[in-house]
Amino acid sequence: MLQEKVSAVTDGRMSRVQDAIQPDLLSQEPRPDLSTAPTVPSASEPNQNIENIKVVLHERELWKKFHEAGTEMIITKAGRRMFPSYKVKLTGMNPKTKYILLIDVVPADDHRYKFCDNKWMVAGKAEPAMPGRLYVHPDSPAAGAHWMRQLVSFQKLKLTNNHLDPFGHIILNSMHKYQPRLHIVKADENNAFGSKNTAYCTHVFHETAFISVTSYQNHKITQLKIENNPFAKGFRGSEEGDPAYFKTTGVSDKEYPPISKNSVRQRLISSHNHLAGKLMTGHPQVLSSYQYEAGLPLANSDSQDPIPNHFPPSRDPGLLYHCFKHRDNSRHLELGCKRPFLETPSAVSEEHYFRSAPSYESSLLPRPYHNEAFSAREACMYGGMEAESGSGAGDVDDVNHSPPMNRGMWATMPPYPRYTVDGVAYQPFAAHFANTAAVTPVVPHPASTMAPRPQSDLGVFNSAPAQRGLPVISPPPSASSCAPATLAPRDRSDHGGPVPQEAGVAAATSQGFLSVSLTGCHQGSILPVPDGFEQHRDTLERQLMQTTGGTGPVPIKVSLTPSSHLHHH
DNA sequence: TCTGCCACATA
DNA sequence: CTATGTGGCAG
Repeated sequence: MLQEKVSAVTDGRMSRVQDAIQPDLLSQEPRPDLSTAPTVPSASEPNQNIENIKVVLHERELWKKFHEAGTEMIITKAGRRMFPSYKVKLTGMNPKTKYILLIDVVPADDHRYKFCDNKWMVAGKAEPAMPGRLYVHPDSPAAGAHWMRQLVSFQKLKLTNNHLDPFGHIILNSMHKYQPRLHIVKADENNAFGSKNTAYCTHVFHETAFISVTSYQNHKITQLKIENNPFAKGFRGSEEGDPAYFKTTGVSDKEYPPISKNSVRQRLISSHNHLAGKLMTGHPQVLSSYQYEAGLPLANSDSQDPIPNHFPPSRDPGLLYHCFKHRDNSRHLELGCKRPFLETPSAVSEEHYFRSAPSYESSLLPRPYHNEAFSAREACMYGGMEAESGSGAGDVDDVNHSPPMNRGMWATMPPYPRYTVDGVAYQPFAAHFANTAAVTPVVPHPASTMAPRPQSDLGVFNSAPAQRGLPVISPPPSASSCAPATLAPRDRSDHGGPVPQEAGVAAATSQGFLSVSLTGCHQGSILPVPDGFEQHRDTLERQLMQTTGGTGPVPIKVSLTPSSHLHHH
């Protein structure tokens, strides 16, 4: 039953300030040094608990530039990658322990936005949260040594606005603000799920928050993308600094107004990141498993700069770290793995894919979408076999650790409340391929599935005042917090599910836990986690069974390299 | 608002 | 070469 929890974890560990900001962020070339060893002598250190893992956001400077302007990420029906890409450098892991790394993208608040007058404004209440999906890094599970060896890239993660997306991409609503989160789940064989020490940590970099759009709203963001994303080179002006005219493709050949020039310039100017590093205010705290912290509004001072959009530099972005140790309560399913993939009628998938704005309810139902028709390409998504290459960038990665907290995100926006995400359930998504890990939600709290404000029960971790009265606990300033895995009191108390078997992992999400059972290995993919697990449990189990297919452990990943991006070719 | 197509880019 | 990631623009 329970064991101790890691409670309090948060000490300052990640709270250090980091500020070293280099003026030139643009520099992006890959460099070799990424793989440098972790700081110090820690090698010998006994503390290799999950809560001691340090996560540094790669290209934080670039993220900050976007953040200051109000990051926007395009979402399309087919799925669009994020830019900047989410890449991190890890240290402090036990080299021999296996971990699963995954990302989820949760609502940052419960507003709907509109871009008016060159600014983002709140335009109503958010749509019900979409069922959440998880993107599991293709190399998962892998030993700590593997993850620490080089940058870990999540660049293949794709965002979609298709509520019925059959590919396993992360589904989002347009014009809403989101916060990506990284979860590190211990997957050692010895920590099988039901065993006692399964633990996970959640890290949140505020500067990675963004507003989803179907087409860019803020011109400044467009320019930043063009200037920094290698795939958008075709839109860059011919020369560097000068004529910032952009090529136009296709049909009309027009040139762009000088405005772009200004933007560019400004961008350069923005070097004013001030670091004031300071703040570390926060100590991470422990939360119940459901809490989540979202970004807050910063002071809004609005800036008045030549460019309207310019946002006051936010303070440092913080990193939120959340960790749990979890023990038995989780339930877990066994997978029987046998088939390589599910056989859902393809028709279903197509239907989903093509249908337009579906209600997402259907997605709540655990239903395997897979159809064999998926091409290898999709397979890769799940399978994650491809190596990722680094796109962009590159600069060296940041070296420092823990970011201080920050809360401000887009100043121009109205304050955000810290929104609890609990209501969002993870959408069960059957992976098409067996090799993916199966995720089982483990404790789900009866969260409402979509509830806009579900927080009812959980405490929220937030930092800012909650707007709506969300229960908030304190907001940790930055970075990280850990929580005991044990579930919060209210969590589901009863779950006791089956026990795990192989490597089980639990990841916490806003809603609750996810238990990931990996049989063998799985490759990157997006896994759904259901929300009211209890309610859907049977279905999920079935789904998982199918998903993992049966035959046992899946072959190990084919290509690994999470970091292929590191190497420069 | 969103989608499909385009030229141009990476890999 | 192929496959695929970009933003612009027309619709």
